[in-house]
Amino acid sequence: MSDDHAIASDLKRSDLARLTGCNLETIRYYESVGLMPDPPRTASGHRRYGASHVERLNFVMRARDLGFTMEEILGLLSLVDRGSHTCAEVERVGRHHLDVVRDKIRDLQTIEAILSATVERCTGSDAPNCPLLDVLNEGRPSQNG
Amino acid sequence: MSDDHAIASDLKRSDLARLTGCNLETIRYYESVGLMPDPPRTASGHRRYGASHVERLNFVMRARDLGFTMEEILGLLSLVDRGSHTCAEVERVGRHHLDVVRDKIRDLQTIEAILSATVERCTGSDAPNCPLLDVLNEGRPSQNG
DNA sequence: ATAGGGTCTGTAGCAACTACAGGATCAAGG
DNA sequence: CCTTGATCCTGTAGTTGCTACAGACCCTAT
Repeated sequence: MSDDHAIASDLKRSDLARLTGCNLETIRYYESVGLMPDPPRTASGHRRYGASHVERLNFVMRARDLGFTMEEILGLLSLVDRGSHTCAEVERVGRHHLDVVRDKIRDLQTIEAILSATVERCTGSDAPNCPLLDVLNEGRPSQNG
Repeated sequence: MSDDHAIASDLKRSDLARLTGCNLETIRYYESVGLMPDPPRTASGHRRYGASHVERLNFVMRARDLGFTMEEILGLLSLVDRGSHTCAEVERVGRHHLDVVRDKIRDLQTIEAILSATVERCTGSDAPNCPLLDVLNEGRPSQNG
């Protein structure tokens, strides 16, 4: 890889951003909420990062990609940081998140079904009559059904 | 229906909330962003709603249930309010939202696949070894794959 | 020395609400 | 008529997960 010479130490914030693909400002945000540790500073206060920061940020971003909330990521990290975590503990967090993801999928599939069935009945004409408006006007099922 | 006697006029904000199932504060919020019109007031400044507000709020909530953004709902309402909307215009909004919903489903299904495959390999034991941690540590595919 | 970049901080903005504080008003009972 | 408690009013802050900006500082190269 072309970045092999750029040893992951003594990195500026922009370097960390570039190496991980994370937004520059987001790094500072993650530090402010404890997802990333406060890095050492130069005499003038500039942040300096090392390989451990790259790894940690990659962990955070991968978890974020999988939809984990920051609270869950904090939980995972504190398990790992504790040094005595077990697979069972981590699995519990993962399974809970999986439940949340599946719930969201179900909700969206319900919406998708209603919406696709509705727009399929749309004529696409210049008439004001519209099945989608009918659905939106007909009142909510949970309310006055 | 048991609420037939409660004719939908001269309603207080709490009445509108109760009739629609909408949160009390959310009504005020919808007024502030233009999803709901500013209602008439009593001499002392208390809001008074009528049947048209009930209908409008039901429309908004049904659209919200279907995941439309406020901007999209504003768009739909302004089409309808204009009085000269066409099915084609409404359908366009609906189909665009349908695309968004389907994208979200796909994203979540990708997450679900990775996550379920991973936690299935979890042993649930007291060992620190964990497939989920491995996945989170292995770096992001889009980054250094 | 100076010009230009990069970095620092704090803060505001996004969606889409929700909740609370502190005051005004209303409706009912005595 | 007066009080009491519920409801209503307003403005504002909090939520999640960032992103962006302003204004000051610093660093590097020439």
